[in-house]
Amino acid sequence: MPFSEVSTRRNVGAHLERVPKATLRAHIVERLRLAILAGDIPPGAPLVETALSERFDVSRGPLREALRQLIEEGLVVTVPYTGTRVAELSVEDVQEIYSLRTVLETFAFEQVWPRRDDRFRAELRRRNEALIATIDAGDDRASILTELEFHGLVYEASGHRLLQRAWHGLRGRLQLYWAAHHRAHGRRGPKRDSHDSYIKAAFGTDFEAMKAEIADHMRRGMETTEKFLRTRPDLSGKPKRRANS
Amino acid sequence: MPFSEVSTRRNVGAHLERVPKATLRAHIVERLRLAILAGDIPPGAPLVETALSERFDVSRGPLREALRQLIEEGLVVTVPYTGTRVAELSVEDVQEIYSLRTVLETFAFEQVWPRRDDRFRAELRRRNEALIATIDAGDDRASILTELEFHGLVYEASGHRLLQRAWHGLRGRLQLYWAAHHRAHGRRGPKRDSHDSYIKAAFGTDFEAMKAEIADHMRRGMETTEKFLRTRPDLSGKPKRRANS
DNA sequence: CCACCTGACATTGTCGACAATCGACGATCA
DNA sequence: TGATCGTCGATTGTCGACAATGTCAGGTGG
Repeated sequence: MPFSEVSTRRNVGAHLERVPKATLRAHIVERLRLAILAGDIPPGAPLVETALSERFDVSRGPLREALRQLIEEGLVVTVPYTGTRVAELSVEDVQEIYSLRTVLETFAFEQVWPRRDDRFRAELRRRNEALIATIDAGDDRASILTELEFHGLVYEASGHRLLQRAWHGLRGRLQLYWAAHHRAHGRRGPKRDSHDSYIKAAFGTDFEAMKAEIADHMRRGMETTEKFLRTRPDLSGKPKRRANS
Repeated sequence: MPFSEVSTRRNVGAHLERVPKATLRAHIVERLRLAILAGDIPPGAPLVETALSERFDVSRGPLREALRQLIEEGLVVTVPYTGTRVAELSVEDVQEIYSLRTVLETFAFEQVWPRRDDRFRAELRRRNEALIATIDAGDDRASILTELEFHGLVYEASGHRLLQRAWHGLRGRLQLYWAAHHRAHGRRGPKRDSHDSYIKAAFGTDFEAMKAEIADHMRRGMETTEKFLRTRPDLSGKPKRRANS
């Protein structure tokens, strides 16, 4: 049994950087996810396997597996024997994203807070400056990504892998939404000073103030979101069919 | 384009119950997940595609897609071109599960609490009685499932789909752990009175008390878990290779 | 004009075979 | 003896063809 229960082999090449050969599937997942999150393939658009397999120049096998993964990430929905589409977010979905995100981000801060981690704080400042630079450059799409990277730092610093995993799920859905927002409204990235009080609280000593700041930040995001989605009744309240097991 | 953007078709059979034909993939996912969660295939055991496809009498195509889904659920890990195994939980993993679960379950209660939902409370009592009945019957394996169903009620009642999704992810990993626990230690299901104070708090009016009760419940679970896992150093601290994208 | 039936077609689901890669064992040489 | 290299088998990755299913358009009868 070559794929033995416990490997006894000497790890001869361990000092070398392990560069596992990339699989087509992994490549497709990245490219397809990017295309969806960038808005190249908008929410609700059909994802026909044969068309995609031709577009990415692979057979349907790896492509289907890539789709499975994106389904699990919530970026794609499918109905057996019928079709696959880019997921659409309803108002309720976005409300859920922000409410859950409030809880998770508060928890993440709770993990980082007692450590008084200076490297974390420095990096937080650095990312905020990077965000401001991107906003000043006028690149809305990049601003959204930089904004999410800013918030992502807290989850990274928490060292909580399951929490990071949950954040990634939320982040993907948020990108999906912001991409649609951007396409519909044009320039509407985050504001230049939107994190000033957030940062201030993060450097303070009052954890309750930090909690309030997170909640407020989320509330603002949710309000913007709802205002946008209510102008598009086609995206709200639709009971989307989720058929994967 | 038959798979049109917006269907204009009259929904002729809408009054009939839609029973979409089950796919093999969905069937395999269920069976394989059950086999893993029940402990029939223990953590760390190799999942060879050809062997499984023969066992379940399907080709490797649907089987691989099923595996992808279980990978995304965190029940299975894989290394490209090398092999697939049932996931193993380290002490750190279990700590993360319980800490995150504390946060999520508190949040879930926060959603249900203001509603003073009598149906919810009645169902909570009912499930607790079901749990006690299962414990009295001496069926440890069923007790674990019933215990998880008891806690699952809060997530269901919250009406928060994203939260329920997160709970399912945690629940799967918990089942994975408890199955291993059961296999190693035998009879060790939940105690008969383990939810008495939990229920009491849920019927009270003091939300802080409820929060404390949840935290305490999780703390007890985590302690039991750690005690068990520390007797099995083979399961702890191992940096498991997670290779999916 | 509306409800229903029927057939064709688009799309996804499944299969079997072949290719690529990895890990283990044994041969070889210092 | 010990390390290095080549070879081989096991396993996963990929492909193309065929089958199953759902949807839509048109026709038919009331």
